[in-house]
Amino acid sequence: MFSKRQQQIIETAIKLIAEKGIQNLTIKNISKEIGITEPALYRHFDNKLEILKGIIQYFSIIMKPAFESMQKENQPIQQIENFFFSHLRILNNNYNFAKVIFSESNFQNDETLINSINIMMNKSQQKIKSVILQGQAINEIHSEQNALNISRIIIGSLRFLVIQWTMSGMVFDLEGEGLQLWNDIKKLIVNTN
Amino acid sequence: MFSKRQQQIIETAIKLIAEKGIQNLTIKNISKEIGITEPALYRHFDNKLEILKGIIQYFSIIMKPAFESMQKENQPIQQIENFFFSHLRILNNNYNFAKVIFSESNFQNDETLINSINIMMNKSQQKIKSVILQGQAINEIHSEQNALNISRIIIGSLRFLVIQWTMSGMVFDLEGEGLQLWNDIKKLIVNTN
DNA sequence: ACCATGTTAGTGAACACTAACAAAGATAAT
DNA sequence: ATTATCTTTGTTAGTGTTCACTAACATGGT
Repeated sequence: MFSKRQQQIIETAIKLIAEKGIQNLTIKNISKEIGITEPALYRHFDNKLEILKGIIQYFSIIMKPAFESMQKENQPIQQIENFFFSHLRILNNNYNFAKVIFSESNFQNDETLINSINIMMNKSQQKIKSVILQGQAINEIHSEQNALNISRIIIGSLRFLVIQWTMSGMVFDLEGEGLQLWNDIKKLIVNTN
Repeated sequence: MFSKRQQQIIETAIKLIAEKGIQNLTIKNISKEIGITEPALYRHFDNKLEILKGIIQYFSIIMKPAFESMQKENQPIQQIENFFFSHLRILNNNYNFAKVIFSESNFQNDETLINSINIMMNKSQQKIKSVILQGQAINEIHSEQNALNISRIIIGSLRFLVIQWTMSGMVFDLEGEGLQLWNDIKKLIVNTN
C-alpha cells in the first residue's frame, strides 16, 4: 500500500504534528527531517493533503491489531478488555502516534479528512456497542444501562486517559493506570449475579 | 478584563478555528470577518500568540458557571450532576465554542499555551475527584472504585459525547443524549443501599 | 490638544508547489 | 559480458501567494 519512503514520510509527519502541532507540519520540515529536498517529497505524495490522508489511513493500519485482538475471545467482556488493553499497548509503544490519534481537530481543514475521521470513530463505537449488546443478551453485562451509553463511557474514558497521558508528558504509566481504570469500569458494568 | 473589541476578536478567532481549524486562523481572516484592517487588530492584541492566550482565558470565563453551579448543592452526586448538565447547556448554546474547547491540539505550538490548557484540565479533574471522595465518605457513591478513575469516567464520557456531537455536525440533541448518559453513569456509581 | 482606534502601503520570511536537469539501478538488446 | 535505454528518485533554482507584523498617517470623541 505505502512504499518504504511513503511510510517514512507519514511517520515523520506524525512526529512533527506530535511535537509542535499541525502548524509545524510543512513540506520543508518533513523533508528536512528525513534528509531529502522538498521536490523529492513530491515524488511520493502529490500534495500536502495526500500526506494527511495517508496519516489517517495509517491510523487504521496501526490500530487494526486492537480490533483483531477482540476476535480471539468469546466472552463479550473479555473482547472489550482486549480492545482496551490492545489500544493502550499500541499507544504506549508509539508516543507520537498517541499524541495525534485522538486530536481530530488537526484534520478539520478538509471535508474528506473530517469524513474519514468520522467513519473511523463510528466504526470503533459500533463495534464496542454490538459486543456490549451481546454481553447484555447473555446477562454478562448489566442491562439496566443503554449499550450506546456504556460504549461512550468505555471509549470516552480510554480516550481521556490517553489524552491526559500525552498532555502530561507521559508522567504516569499508561498501561498501569489503564489497567486500574478498566478494572473499575468492569466492576461497574459486569453482572455479578 | 477584555474590551468589547478584544472579546469580538476572541470570539471570531474561535469561530474561525471551529470552522476550518487552527490553520485557518490568520490575522487577515479575523480582521476581514470583523470588518477592520489587519493593523487595526494589532491595536488590541500585541501578536497572534496573545490572541490564542486570550482564547484560553476565555475558556475559563465561559465555563465558570459550570463550576459555580456545583456550589449551589450539598449532595456530592447532585454537584456533579450540575457540573455535567451545566457543561452541556453552555456548549449546546455555543457551537463554535464546543468545537474548540476540547481540541487541545490547537494550542500545541507554544509551551505557555500547553501549560495553561493542562492547568485547566487538571482543575476540572481535581474538583470532580474531590467531590467524589466526599460522596464516598458519606456512602453516597460506591467506594469500591477509585475516585480518580470515576472522575476519568465522568469527564471522559462527557468530553467524548461533546466531541461526537460536534464532529457529527450536531445531528443529535446534546442535552437529551447527555441526560441519558448521565442517568446511566449515576446508576452505575451511586450507592443504592 | 490628546488619545484611542482606525487607515494605506509596505516589509522580509515562509508557504506549497514546479520546471529542468542529474544520477543511479533495473531491464533488455547486442 | 557489454552497451543502450528507461524508470525511479533525487537535485538546484525558482514561481507566485500568503504569512505575521510595521511605519506613517488620518479621524473622531473627550
